[in-house]
Amino acid sequence: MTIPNLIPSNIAPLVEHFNDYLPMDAEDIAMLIPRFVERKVKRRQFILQEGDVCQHYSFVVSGCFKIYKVDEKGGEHNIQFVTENDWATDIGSFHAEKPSELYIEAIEPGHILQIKRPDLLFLYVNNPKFDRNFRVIIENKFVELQNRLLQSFCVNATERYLTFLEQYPALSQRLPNTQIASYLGITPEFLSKIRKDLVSK
Amino acid sequence: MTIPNLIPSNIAPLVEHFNDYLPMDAEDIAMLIPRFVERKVKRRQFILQEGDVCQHYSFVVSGCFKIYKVDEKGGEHNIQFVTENDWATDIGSFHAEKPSELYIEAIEPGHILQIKRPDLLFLYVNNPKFDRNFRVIIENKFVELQNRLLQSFCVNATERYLTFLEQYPALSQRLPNTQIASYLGITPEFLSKIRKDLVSK
DNA sequence: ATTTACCCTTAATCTAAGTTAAGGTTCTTT
DNA sequence: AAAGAACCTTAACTTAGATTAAGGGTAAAT
Repeated sequence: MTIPNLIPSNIAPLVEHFNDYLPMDAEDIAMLIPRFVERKVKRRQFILQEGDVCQHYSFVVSGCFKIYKVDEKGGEHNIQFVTENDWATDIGSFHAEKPSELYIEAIEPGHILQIKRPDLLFLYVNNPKFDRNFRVIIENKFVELQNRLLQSFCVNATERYLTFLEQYPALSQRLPNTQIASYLGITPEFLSKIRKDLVSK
Repeated sequence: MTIPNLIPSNIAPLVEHFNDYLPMDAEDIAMLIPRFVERKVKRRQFILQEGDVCQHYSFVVSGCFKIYKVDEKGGEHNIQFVTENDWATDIGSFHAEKPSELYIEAIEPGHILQIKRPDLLFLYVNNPKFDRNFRVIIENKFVELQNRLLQSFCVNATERYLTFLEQYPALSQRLPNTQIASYLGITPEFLSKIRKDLVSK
């Protein structure tokens, strides 16, 4: 661990995360520490609700969150799960400062670090490393999202489920099947059928 | 127009594009000019094929391109159309230098400006403005892609078509319905039915 | 000028996934 | 410890959209 021990322990995972992209020196770290706020989140607690402007980029230190949309008929559609060392936000709402169509909700109790828009803009303007880091972070998110779109277009529900198991083996243990079904774009009943058919080869 | 007239006219749209994000001075422009290569593209010509590593970020000066994936059964699925002043690339393949799963093909004859990976990395390392610009470009692309995913999850084919007409009125004139159907994730036959039903209220 | 290739539509049949309903099970909260 | 949620499964029925097939239209290449 290359991080000086003057860093509050609860910020360490975030500093390590940025370090994975571009080495952070003491000055960089000093710049980000006061701008992130720690927050504990209970199970089922929202960090974003439809109609609200998304005010934060939230870095997940622990816990598991779902980002989802509710359709006209009240059905929930998970677009992304966010766990340790990943970011939860509605980028569109955050940057355009427009009401979000999405919910971000804790599936498990957790622990996050949040930065507000003006503070993130401050980092962008005063330290180009943050432009770089977030460029790369968003490039990776873009690729993930594009693969998800390709899957949903090109393969059937059974193959989407198998890909999910392969890609996120830990999540498949951690989440109830109702949430996985919503992520795959199918009903829990149909997922149940797929699982049964898979077991009997 | 704030661009000095020493700029080759064929690069001007690109400089203007960057200017929309962050003002480019003479030095910035001098840095990018030698790194972009102009290329004419015929109808049906590929700028990326499945199995090849995506070597370029391609800025479209004129023309219309489709980015699509071919499924196991040979079906084509358009994931994005790219027209004037937009970028065509497979970000995942480009950055990981891995074979692409996608095709990028000209629907119309066109005219593009291409930059290779080492040249783009040079810009990133030597001028933080490019990290910023591409961060914002990719943020916008991410939002576009996320909206597409939400649409495909939450609404039926008729509403997806209406949204497409609203969002890209010019494209709906410019493209054959077969291409639009592929973008919407339906067959041309079903799009034809939707159009008929819409006309008869 | 005409063939070729692509494009649009209609309609009948087919299928993957949704819906509803019901019973049993396992977490969570009191 | 009990009650209440939430979760998982099975099964019968329904539906959105796919598939197939066929006819006619239009642009473009020889």
